[in-house]
Amino acid sequence: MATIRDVAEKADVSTATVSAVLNRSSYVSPELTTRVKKAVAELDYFINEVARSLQTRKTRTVGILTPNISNPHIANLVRGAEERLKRSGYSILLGITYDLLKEQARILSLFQAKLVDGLLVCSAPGPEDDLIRIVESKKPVVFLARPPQTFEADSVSMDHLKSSRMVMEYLISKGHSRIGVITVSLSLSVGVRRVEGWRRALQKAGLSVDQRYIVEAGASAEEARRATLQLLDLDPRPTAIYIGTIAMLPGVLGALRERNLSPDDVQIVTSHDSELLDYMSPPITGLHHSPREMGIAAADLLLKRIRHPNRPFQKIVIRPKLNIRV
Amino acid sequence: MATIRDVAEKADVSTATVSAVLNRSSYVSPELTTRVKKAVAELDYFINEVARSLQTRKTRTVGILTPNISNPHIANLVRGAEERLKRSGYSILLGITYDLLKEQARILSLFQAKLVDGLLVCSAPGPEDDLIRIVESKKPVVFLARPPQTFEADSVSMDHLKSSRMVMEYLISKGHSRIGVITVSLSLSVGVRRVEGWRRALQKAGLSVDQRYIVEAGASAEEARRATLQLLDLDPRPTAIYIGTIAMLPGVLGALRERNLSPDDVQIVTSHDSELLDYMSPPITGLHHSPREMGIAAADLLLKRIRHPNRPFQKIVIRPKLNIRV
DNA sequence: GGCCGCTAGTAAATCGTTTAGCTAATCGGT
DNA sequence: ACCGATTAGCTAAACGATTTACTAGCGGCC
Repeated sequence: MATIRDVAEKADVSTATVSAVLNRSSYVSPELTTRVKKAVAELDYFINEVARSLQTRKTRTVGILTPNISNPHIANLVRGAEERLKRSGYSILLGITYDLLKEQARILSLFQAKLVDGLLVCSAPGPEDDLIRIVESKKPVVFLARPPQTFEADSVSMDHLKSSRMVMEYLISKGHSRIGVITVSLSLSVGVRRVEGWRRALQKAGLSVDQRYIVEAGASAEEARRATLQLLDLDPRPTAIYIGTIAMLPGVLGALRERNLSPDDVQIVTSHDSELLDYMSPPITGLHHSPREMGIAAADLLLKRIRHPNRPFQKIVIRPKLNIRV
Repeated sequence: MATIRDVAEKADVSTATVSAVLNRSSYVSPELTTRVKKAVAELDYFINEVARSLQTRKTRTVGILTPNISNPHIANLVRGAEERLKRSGYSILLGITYDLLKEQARILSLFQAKLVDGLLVCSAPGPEDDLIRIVESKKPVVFLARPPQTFEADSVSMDHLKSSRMVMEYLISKGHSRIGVITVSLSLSVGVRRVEGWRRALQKAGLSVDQRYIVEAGASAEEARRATLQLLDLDPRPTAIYIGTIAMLPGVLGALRERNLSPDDVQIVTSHDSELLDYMSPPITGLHHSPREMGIAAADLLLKRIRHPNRPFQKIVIRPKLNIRV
């Protein structure tokens, strides 16, 4: 593998000159420039970014930490972020936590050791100590989808209180009075807000608030199935269930089927939208809030933070709209 | 940020000793070991992987190149690969091509410059020159889902010929004689095989082979919609359509709806499976072949290649099964 | 003609690790 | 008591870039 020294030797210039040509960082005469370029071509030289990063202390890499890429909602967050970051020349180091705190800690240390220029974090439920430490270390970081509860930081997230209220008001307007909610861990602000919206909407409508109608579940079909069964087996059973991400839907529908029910009997509303919901029967109502655009916004914010380390924190809150399909 | 030298100084040993303690690479007396560990803790020292990589010429990083992470099938390939790679201590650099050759070229150069230890490649349609070059450069690489056509290499992919035949035989057994096929670019072996299976099955059944029933389309809902409309507007119209990835399904169903048709009128079979297909009405039949496990297998193969650069190429072919849902 | 300022290019230090090669100490065997 | 083998730990040289500080050469100005 050719190094910059080989190129310099072949072009009969110094490595500084080669570097200048490669980075257009200072004027080099046309004569030497062509000699350098010729040598580069002949040697099939390509820069060693690792060496470059060691010297410049910049890796042009951003770490993205997410719970689970196979959740389409998360995948689209990543996609949006990638689109924006690539435009500014950043690559992506991907870390998947599966919502495990230990994994999260490992990945955060790894990102730090690999000198990422910034982080996009969709954190795991649990204590936020590891997260606080990143912010304190002044490493640029933007929290995505799951903003921290216990400290200030840049973040892009949905207005979960409002979302929850929209969903509930819609369901209540359709005559439902016993509404179950399946939520992510209540150790995430997302969960707390969702349940808070649920509670307030019920109270405002003068309906009874039954704690048994709140069930926590992770974003998998299997966990969703168990949570749904738990709700369906209550007496009286809820007539509508407000669930989390689309990835849970097969589990929810499976549970209904197991109890010989359908979404016609127990109305389902999801927190994430999908075109496919249009083609279910009955179609299923969902909250629409483009995860791709959230990813873009988060990446944007991160780039700003990287360029201006001392700007005040900014929290971007996305207003979802309810995609009513019934 | 503390360096190994700071640690050495604080523990009053040489950097070589610190390195030995950190990497357990040679015996260090308990006395010095504890002194080093204490210094590490006090200084909040963490290793600089960039410097380490420069020296060792290993980055413990694998580049994954994929067309589009928001396609659940691809996302699960990545997920499987990630699970396996992390177990062996590798991180993931993610590059998304959106099936653009130019992007693919850019990302491959980037991966090379960043000294990834290996690559997992799900290539874009088009000439394979850039791909050949990687293999020739002896950089460990495994092709995933889309094996190369014009040269030998490690790969993990589905048996598309067989898959196609299974789908077709099923549809023919259900009485269909005019079967449309929406395929990925025919510049990918995947596409060629799929159409070949389609053709052979028709011929074997003594049915007519109408080229107009073949339409190429990318893996997006919108492209799928156009392709489906094109098929539906043929005279006579096909009574069944064999489509690609799940991501296309909303487009396909949308097109049917636009023509006042439903999957009851024109049967749809997808090349990828999803639990959600169980809950469509009618349920939609799909080919099941766990992308997650394909990802794991590919990562496995890559790790073998990294460890044994000269082993013979291995092509793993996955037999799918048809998840009949009607 | 002497001085100053500017420019193109170079030499060498540096980033933070690993590791080859060395030194000095210890130990066992005869 | 001496020799050779073994070994804990150190010194210093890489790895491959960037960048600072410097030099030589040149032109313009008085």
